[in-house]
Amino acid sequence: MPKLLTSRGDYGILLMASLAKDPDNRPRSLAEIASSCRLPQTFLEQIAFELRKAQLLGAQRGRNGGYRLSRRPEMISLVEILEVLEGPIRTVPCQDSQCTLIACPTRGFWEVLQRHLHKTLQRITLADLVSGNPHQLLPIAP
Amino acid sequence: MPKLLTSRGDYGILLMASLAKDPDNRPRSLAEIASSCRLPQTFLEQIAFELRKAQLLGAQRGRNGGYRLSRRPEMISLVEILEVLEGPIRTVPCQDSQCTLIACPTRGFWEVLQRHLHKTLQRITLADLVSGNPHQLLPIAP
DNA sequence: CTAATCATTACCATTTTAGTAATAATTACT
DNA sequence: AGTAATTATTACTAAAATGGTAATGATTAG
Repeated sequence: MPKLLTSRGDYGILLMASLAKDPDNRPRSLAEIASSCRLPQTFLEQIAFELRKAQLLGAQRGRNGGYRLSRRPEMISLVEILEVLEGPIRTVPCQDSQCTLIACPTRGFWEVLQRHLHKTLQRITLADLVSGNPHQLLPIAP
Repeated sequence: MPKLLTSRGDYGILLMASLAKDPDNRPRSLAEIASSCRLPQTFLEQIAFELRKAQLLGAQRGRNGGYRLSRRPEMISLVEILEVLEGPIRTVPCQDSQCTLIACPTRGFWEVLQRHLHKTLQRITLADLVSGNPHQLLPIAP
């Protein structure tokens, strides 16, 4: 089965969560983060660039520059990060309700699942992630 | 965002649901199904072949042959079909719990989401699909 | 015997993914 | 002023996944 999360989103969340850990929200360089999270730096640069264009990150160039969060971690949801890096949340290949693709009897099912997924990812914020107990926010209790 | 469902799974579900509609469960040829569902026949042949190898379908070769369900529709869940055609249900790129990939603070979240998805897809059967009211089985009421 | 049907493998074009590389622009520090 | 650190931006690429097609073989009903 195709996966929901690719490395772009994965790395992006790691980057954002890493920044969210600093309560002072001072700019941190990608070199440092890439090294500490063991991520490929040039790839991370592309990701950070997109997150900044989407105004989830602010950047400071030059010496002692870096990236920082544009908002407080409580105000940044997972769905925002993922939609920037991976496009719209979707379970099915095609959104067009006219499209003959997507097994007709299950279309409604996939659509509701998609909305459910979107809501869940919207509810979880960076603050939840760094707080260390994201389990309380899961879609259904284990 | 990458999608959960690709055309293989999509077509496979259509094929199975189409077969499930016949209460007598007589063999039906792929030529007929591909034509009525407007699917590419040779591609559907590959899909049916895999479903037969997985013993979800039985085949009868030669004139008047075709495929039929191996079990009653109530006994075939969506997750079985999808796992045959798209591999294991997963939300993340890597299952290895040692892997440094997968944003660490969200790992638990993705894993629970994955189990939830698996359970949901397990609960829904072909019989539910052809009954025409699959909405009652959705993960969360709309 | 022959047409219909599944069985099996090989192949292929396009898209997506996961990066690398190169270069430019900006800024802090000396 | 010079230079090293840092983001900005675009171009490129190798590998894998996706969505098929093509070719050929095996089986069976009529």
